[in-house]
Amino acid sequence: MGLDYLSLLNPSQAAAVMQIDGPCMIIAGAGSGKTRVLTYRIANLLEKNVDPFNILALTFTNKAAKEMRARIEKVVGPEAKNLWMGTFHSIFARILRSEADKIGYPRSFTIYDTQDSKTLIGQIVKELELDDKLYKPNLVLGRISAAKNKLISVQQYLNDPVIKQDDEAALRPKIGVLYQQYASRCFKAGAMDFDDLLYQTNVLFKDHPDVLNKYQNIFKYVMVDEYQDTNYSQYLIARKLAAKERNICVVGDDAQSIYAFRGADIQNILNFEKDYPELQVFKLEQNYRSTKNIVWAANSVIKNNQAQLRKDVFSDNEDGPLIEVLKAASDNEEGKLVAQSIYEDKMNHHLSYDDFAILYRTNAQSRAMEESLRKLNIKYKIVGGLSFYQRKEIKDLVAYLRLTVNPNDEQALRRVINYPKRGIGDTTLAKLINSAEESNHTIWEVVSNADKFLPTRTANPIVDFAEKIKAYTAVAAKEDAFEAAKFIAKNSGMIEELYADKSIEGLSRYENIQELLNGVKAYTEDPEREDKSLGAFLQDIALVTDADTKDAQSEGEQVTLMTIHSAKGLEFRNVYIVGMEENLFPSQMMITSRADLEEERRLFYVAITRAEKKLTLSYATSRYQWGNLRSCEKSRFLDEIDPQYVDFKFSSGPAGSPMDSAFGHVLERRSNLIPAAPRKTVATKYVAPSDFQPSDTSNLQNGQRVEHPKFGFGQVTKLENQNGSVKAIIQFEEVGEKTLLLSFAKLRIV
DNA sequence: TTTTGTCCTATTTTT
DNA sequence: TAGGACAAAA
Repeated sequence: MGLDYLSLLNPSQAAAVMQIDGPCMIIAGAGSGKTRVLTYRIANLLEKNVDPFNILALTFTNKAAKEMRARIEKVVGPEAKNLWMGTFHSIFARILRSEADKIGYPRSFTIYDTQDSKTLIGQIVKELELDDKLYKPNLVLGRISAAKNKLISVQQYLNDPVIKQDDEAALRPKIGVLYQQYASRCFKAGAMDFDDLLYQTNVLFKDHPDVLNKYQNIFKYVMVDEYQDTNYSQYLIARKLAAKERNICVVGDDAQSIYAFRGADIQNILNFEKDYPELQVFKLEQNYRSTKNIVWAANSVIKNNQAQLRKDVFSDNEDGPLIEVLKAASDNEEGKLVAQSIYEDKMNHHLSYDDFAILYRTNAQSRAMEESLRKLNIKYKIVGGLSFYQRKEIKDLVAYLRLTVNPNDEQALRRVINYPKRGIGDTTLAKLINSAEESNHTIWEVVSNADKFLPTRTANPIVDFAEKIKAYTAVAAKEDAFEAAKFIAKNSGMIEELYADKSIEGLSRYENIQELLNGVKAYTEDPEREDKSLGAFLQDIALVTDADTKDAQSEGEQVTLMTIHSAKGLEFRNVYIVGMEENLFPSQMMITSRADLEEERRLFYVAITRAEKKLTLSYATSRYQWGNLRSCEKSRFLDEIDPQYVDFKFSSGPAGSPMDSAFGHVLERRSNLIPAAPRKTVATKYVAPSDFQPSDTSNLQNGQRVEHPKFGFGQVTKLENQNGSVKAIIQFEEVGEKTLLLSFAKLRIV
């Protein structure tokens, strides 16, 4: 053994690694080997005979956790598996699961994703007959989330005069009531949203000192990565856990705090010293990642911020090329220039497409980039966007699984109670909800006893549905997650339904379901997994995001496209930051206050420092925004970079070079070459003859030719008898295939 | 009850 | 532009 790895560290890194007892803060500049320090620090603890079960390391993303665990494993071996390592959300979800009964939640509580939360809020707004223009789910959820992150309870929210004033000033006095309703509905459904995972952990620790004590004894060493991004709720959890041993080590960079909008409080890092006067501080200032030019440029940008800890990031690497700025006439041109530049750079320097990343402020910007990359046959992958678990069919099946584990899960119930179709429409559902509220039962209680609340005719399908779910629950109690999921997918009729759809999308939906089942299988087959139940699986996937899943399926070399936020913690040889325009970056919504603008600037700083060798910035002078062309100004951030590090060769220098107009002209010419979008051809519309008389279709036969007053002539390809009503699938000559209900459709047999 | 078509609005970032 | 919400037709 021995500390041979000390030779791999610079003096300040080594000092941070050797520190063991007592509070410690590591201010780690971008690219300063933060992960390396954390890795060796934990390795060092293990070497000093600290039990891995006593170490808690909290990270911001699952990916970071996974990576760090892998790196530690390389140094210390399989013992690394026993570390408590994960995101705040996943670690405390796990703890809440085992302590759920103490705070009145079921052990298999559901984790509502953001969509569930928004839908629920929308429903409540409707039920309370509030103005849905005023009480937009996004906004309301934002308020509630902010409150929870500051540990403001419903009661406190309702009683706080300042909050009341704020909401009234915003003409939204009912937010408190919505918070109350929302919280109570979640609780009744046995559901927690993302914020609850932290909020309820705080509740648990506050109301149950014995539980807190237990975890204080387990987590003798607490480490928090990306500390600048923690919110008050997380801060308090960390502080409470470390209160006994005071062995807390936080790592962060105030210059990279980019999640204030989500409640992250930069004060947590700035005030850490007040909580722990005996604190030891280590500063990691040498950047190993980037060239001098990139580091200097980044420093010159961040200098414009007022609120920050003093720190001088420097690089001993080569100077490297200057930062290049591309100017384009439109967003499409911008895409073209970037794609060309990538192609040329790859060829000239024998690089792999994996070396390139395109970063943007908003997801919407990816479209133009994608198109251009496709035209040059450049493979790419998008990180973020719609994740696997957000796809319709996946959510449907997951809803069944959720309902199986927790029948009170209201959002899951609403999702699948009529999917596949079983004749339970909105009206019936509304009645169910009504009955539930009037009789003070949960919706599930009403559903499973539907015959007591509704006339038998409408109750029948509901009772059947409830029986199904009960059967699933029984299966899930006996079998592991895979067996249960397989059974449910088949028995619910989902597999059949999707298999019957032979369209391309239908096929991919079917495959997605298979993929999910494969995922469940992999989960249950993991030999190190202790809890293989469906409930455990569901709580696991609720916290998995796209950034975590996509990586595994990346095949071959490809350019990475993502938002700057998701790029945090990553690095690429060549980085393109696109859309450097006012109102886009910095975002329009962030330029009204100094604090917001500084956060945008930190975001820019993060983007710049992702680059190792070469950084290219681009902007367009016009851009399509919700359908129409807008002209844009270049971003103020471009002017904040010290010009000595920038090469404006494709653009006007500060003084305005002749290149500018020439280049602009060329682009304009090129744009003119793009043909105007073809006008939509108006289909020759069929007009029914004035003497149209529908025939009696009760004896309609397969293959018969019919006329429809709107769709024209067609041929019957299929007849389906579905509990009394006959559906006809007719191939029309002009409008294609239609499914018509014979009792409604006016058809003439010809 | 279900399907289709039209209108309307959203575009900041994510565990 | 695109997807979602809602009204109207089937």
